[in-house]
Amino acid sequence: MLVFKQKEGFLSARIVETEAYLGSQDPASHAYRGVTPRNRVMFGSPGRSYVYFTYGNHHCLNVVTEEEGTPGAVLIRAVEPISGIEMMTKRRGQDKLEALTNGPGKLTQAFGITREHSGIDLTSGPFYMAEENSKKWIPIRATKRIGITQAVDLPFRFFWLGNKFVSVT
DNA sequence: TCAATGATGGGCT
DNA sequence: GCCCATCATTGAC
Repeated sequence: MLVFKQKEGFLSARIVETEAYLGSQDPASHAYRGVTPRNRVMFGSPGRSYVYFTYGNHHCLNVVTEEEGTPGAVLIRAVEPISGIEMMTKRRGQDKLEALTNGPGKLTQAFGITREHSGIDLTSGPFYMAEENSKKWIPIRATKRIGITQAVDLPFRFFWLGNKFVSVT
């Protein structure tokens, strides 16, 4: 679960689609060519957010995964809204539930996540991730990553097959 | 339903 | 100066 307690309201959502990015072995990764001011949190301690601005319009949220000194992150590609749907709808200018957070740029807009939220420890609040209290396990499928031009064949895109909105292709 | 396209601005070669 | 881990809109079918 992705959770963000804000003064405007309590937001939470189930993470249903992700993509993994490595470091020096992955040409599609921001960390491929070494440390820069933008990507430096990817080289830091795990469990922190890495948020970047792209295409002149959008922010994308990642979680740093590897131990300090080794770059690696997981891009959050889609979530299913649980709480704070009214706030998400307002921010997105979009009232179709399926279109609220079914893309990496959409979910950051719905949650109000920007570069200011990069480098934050996600293991404690108010901006954090938590395990869902669910009894039911539904499998995950891996496919090729999308929206990239390098290393296009690595099967690092992961879907939760119980999701309602994102089609597995 | 799907492919093509313009908007838009920061990051890096 | 070119690239880009995107989105909403447009127009063809």
